[in-house]
Amino acid sequence: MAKTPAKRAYHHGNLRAAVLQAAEHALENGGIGSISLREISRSLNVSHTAPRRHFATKQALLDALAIDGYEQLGRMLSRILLQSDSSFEVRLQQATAVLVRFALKHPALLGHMFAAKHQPDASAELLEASVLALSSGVRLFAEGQETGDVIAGDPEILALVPFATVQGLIVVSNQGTFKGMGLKELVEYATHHILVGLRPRC
Amino acid sequence: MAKTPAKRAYHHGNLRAAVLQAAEHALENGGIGSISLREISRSLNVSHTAPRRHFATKQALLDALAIDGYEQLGRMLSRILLQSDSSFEVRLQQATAVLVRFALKHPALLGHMFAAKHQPDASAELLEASVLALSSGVRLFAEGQETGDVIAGDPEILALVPFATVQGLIVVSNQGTFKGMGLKELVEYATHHILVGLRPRC
DNA sequence: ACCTGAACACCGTTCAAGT
DNA sequence: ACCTGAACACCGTTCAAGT
Repeated sequence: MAKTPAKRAYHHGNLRAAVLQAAEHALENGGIGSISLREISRSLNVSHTAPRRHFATKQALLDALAIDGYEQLGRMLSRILLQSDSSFEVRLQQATAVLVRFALKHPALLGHMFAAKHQPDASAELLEASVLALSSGVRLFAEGQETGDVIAGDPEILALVPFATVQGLIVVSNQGTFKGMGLKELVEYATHHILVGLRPRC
Repeated sequence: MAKTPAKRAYHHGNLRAAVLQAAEHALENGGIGSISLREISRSLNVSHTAPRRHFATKQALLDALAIDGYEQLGRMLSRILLQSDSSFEVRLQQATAVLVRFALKHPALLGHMFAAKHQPDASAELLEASVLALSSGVRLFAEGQETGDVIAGDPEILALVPFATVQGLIVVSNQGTFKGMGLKELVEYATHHILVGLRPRC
């Protein structure tokens, strides 16, 4: 017995992760206003100043939450895009499907991720995380240009068009539906029409 | 002299409008977390419970702020779209230009407008305001179908595609720029490629 | 190093009371 | 009707102190 490593803290093996998880739970259930350091500390049976060691301020916790989200999304996107050897269209649809799945699972977190990036005083770490998350999507478009599926132009900007549309549809749709269409159908519909616009003209 | 109408309140001609204006100022400068009923009241030389007559709760103030934004945006859109007798393309570009101008002028308010609509317990009044704001855009697409500029389909869904893209570009771009391109150029670029996709095929 | 508890200034909301 | 001031429970942040 006596396996407890000395590295582990007093109450938790990883207070940082526990706080982040509790914060996301609060974010998804009651909005960003319902995130309270004191309430999270209470739910973890820890003094209300304990999280201070990991997050110097509440803003630092909110930033870490957004960065965590970008890293999660980026991992999912690159896993799909780098492993698959399917056609450009199929891979683009797989990528948008990943985005949609993430949006349906963590709607409030996704909203917070973008809002956080828009703060005038957003940290460099946060901006870097957001760019990295979409880097595999940019690579997809660069490859699409080589295979003749995408018109010429800066792939970073071209990739922005369908990504922005998906993000916009998520934002515009109400709770994942609009006029009876599910978000998945909406995105497929929009992606199809945009694809036609990005394909070299006949 | 003695012009002061009896209708006017004790301190303000219109406390409601003054509170809304102060709230938007706080929203744009310090984020949604910086909106404080007590601080707003202080800045208006009014007791901290005075706004309660106009906004029963802080959430009511936040909702009113979003509704106000939708009404403002809707007025600007319909003014452009109903008066102009230009071609479909020109009117679509005018409409997106209005959106971009609004986004650059009130970035935090626009973000709040969409976030508010996404709350699980969003009020019916708020949802109604958001639909009404975009109704003239839907009409534009219906007319575009009559003139052969837009493919067949539900105009309400078709109109969503460019609107969502513009909204997404606003969200995705950092402080109105991306890789040196201004938001206006980005939107024109994306609108052009989407337009090609929404035009009946050759 | 990591955590605690008291203290400080602030907040939203409620309520009895004033004009 | 519209506004006030005191009271309540809560919050984020700071700080000296414990192990």
